[in-house]
Order: sequence, then C-alpha cells, then structure tokens
Amino acid sequence: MGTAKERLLAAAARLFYADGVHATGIDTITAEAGVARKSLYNNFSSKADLVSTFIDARHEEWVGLYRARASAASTDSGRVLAVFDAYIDHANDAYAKGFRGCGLLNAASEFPAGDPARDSVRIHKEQVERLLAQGLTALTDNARARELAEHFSYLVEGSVTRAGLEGTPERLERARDFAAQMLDDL
Amino acid sequence: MGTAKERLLAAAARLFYADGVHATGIDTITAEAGVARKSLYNNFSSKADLVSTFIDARHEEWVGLYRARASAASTDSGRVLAVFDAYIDHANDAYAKGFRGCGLLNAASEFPAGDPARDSVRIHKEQVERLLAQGLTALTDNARARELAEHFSYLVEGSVTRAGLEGTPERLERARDFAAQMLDDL
DNA sequence: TCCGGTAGGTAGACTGGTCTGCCTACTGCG
DNA sequence: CGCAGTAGGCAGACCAGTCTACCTACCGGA
Repeated sequence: MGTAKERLLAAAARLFYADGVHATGIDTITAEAGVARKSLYNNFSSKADLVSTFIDARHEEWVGLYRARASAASTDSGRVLAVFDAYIDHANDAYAKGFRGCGLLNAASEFPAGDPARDSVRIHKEQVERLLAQGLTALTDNARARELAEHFSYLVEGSVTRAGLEGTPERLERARDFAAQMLDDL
Repeated sequence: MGTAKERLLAAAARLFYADGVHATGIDTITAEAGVARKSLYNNFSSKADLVSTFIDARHEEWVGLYRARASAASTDSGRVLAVFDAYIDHANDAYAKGFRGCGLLNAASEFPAGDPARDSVRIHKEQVERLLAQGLTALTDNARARELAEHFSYLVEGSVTRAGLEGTPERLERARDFAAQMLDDL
C-alpha cells in the first residue's frame, strides 16, 4: 500500500485533479488515502505544502512521460512531437471523473496573481517550451527554433485546454497534426 | 451607482476574476457591492446562479470587445485578427490584482467534469472558433478556413494561458504575430 | 533475550473561522 | 400601502489545523 506520505500524495493528486484544490478538504484527502489526519500533518506542514508538493510531483510525472516518448522516437521530428505525445498520454490516463485538461493549469487558475503555486506552474510551462526549443534546434536554426517552440507551446496549451473542456484528447491530436505539418514544411 | 443587481454582478466579476470563484464568499461579494445579503438572494437564486450569470456576462462582454475590433478593421485579415485584439484589450484592462488570463477558462477549471459552468465555457470557446472560421472564409476555401480557425483557436487559448501565468499580454501579441504571418502566407 | 526508547501510525475530539442560505425587523420612497 | 432596499442574527455544514491518547514495529544496549 505504500507509505502514508505516498498514499496522501496519490489521493491528493486524484482529488485535486478531479474536483479542484479549494473544493477538496483535508478530511476528504485523508479518507481517500485511508490515513489519519495526524499523518497528513506529520508529512506536510500545511495544505499549501501539500499543494506545492503535488505541483512538483505532477511536473516530474509529466517530464517522465515526455522522456519516455522522446527516447522512443526515431526521428528529430518525433522527438519534438513527443511533447504532444506526453500530453496525449496524460489525457488517455484513466481519470476517476473524466479528463479535465492540464492539472497544473487548473491548479494555477485557482490561485491569485503572485501566489507561489502560480510561479511553479509558470516555470513548468517555460520548461516545456525549452524542451520544444531543444528538439527543434536539430531541425532548423536557433532563432527559428525558438520561434517555433513558442508557437508549439501555444498549440499544446491551447489544445489541452480545449480538450479538457470537451473531455477527450481529440483536440490534442489535431494540434499534434498541425505541428507535424509545420515540421514537414521546414 | 446602478441597481443592486448590476453592482452585485460587477463586484462578483471583479472578485471571481481576481481570487477565483470558490475562494470568494457571499459576504465578500455583498460587501464589495455595498449591498445587503438579502439583495443578492432577491436577484439571484443561489451562488451557482450568480456564477452562471457571471459567465454569460463575461461572454457577452468579450463578444462586445470583438465586435468593436472587427468593425474597426479595414481588411479581411484584420477582421480575423480582431479575435486576438479582443483578448489583448481584455488583458490590458485594469485588473485589481493583475492579469490572470481568461476569466472563463479560470472559472471553468474550478468545476468538476460535467458541471453546467464548464459546458457554458466550452460553448463560448466553440463560438470564438466559429467567429475565426467566419472571418477566414473571406480569405481561403472553407476546409482550409475551418482548419486555420482551429489552429488559431489553439494559438489564442494557449497564449492567453501563458500570458496569464506571466501577468502580461506579451504572449498574446506574439501569438497574434504568428497568426498574422500565417495569413500573409495564404 | 529482554527492556525501553523512538518513530510513525490510528481514531477522534476540539477550536476558531467561513461557507451558503434563510430569517426578522426596520427604512425610505413612490 | 407595498416594494425594494438596509442591517444583522442564526442554522447547519464545512474548513484548516491542533491536540490527546493509544497502538504497533523496530532498534540498540545491558
């Protein structure tokens, strides 16, 4: 069953994603994890600390999905498109209450401007763009790679948002197609 | 000062945008509006009703910004890019606690899958894409117009999300540039 | 081998505060 | 009068977080 900390983090991830951060109470998390409330405060200093850990874990999880896709790709284009694939994998995961878009963007939108949680998500999205740019340098010059990375970032984030509203990964796949066509045209 | 209903809606819009829907209580809204709690329940059947009205009002407000930009545009391309301009206008509005991206997307992300609030926002975003497609039919054939409208929708939604994380409209302007270049290449 | 300390788990009471929503009583105005 | 507003009390639920008390499991030393 894993340690109390692992189970708390897994339960929090499920509930935060499905219902939102503010809508999920401490009692709900401990009940879902099958753990005493004290154990939560033994492992996390506050709910904000749990949220922060959740965001970092989500980030690592996505990077893992991306790396798996990137190392399995056989072409330079494929390695760029691995960013889209990682999001599609994410969308195809089983979600208790349906696909609802990017968990990090959803979490960020619950916090006011200037909140550390928003900064963490901003940095995560900047890293996604950086990974796109790195992949693109194998295909074109540096300036164009940066420009395309920014363009692809908007395609990814926009399509994952639309996909989340509709509950299916279709729009992510469409965005991937657009990106693939642009790579072909290079 | 306007009627109690108007002031409640304006106060709710400010607070929902700045702090989020769940984080904003009834008392905070009535205090911000300078209105008694009873007046809220005289004009809205529940907080959910107020949220629903807020979403509809935001949609109408955005359509107004778009129409102003579209009718001021002198070229077919300009009328397509008016969608980006409407979002940039929106971002440049004065926000009490800073620009935080699209208020409708932020609101939607606070509700679980299947909630009517999410449906309203999904329909809003579909209408934005439809407006893009309508503008694009003046510039290319129908199939390509639909495809480009989808692509531009992702550019808009992705860049407004990134812009919201960073607190400035810069990324929206970059996305507009990308779209403008694609229109030039038609 | 046994003994005692420690770490981390359980259950659940409790505080102080906020949430939505309903209620009464009063006021100003057409 | 009647309506729409005001102020504010109140109920019932939920919130984060603290606390007590008990229960293992393990580990090091006599």
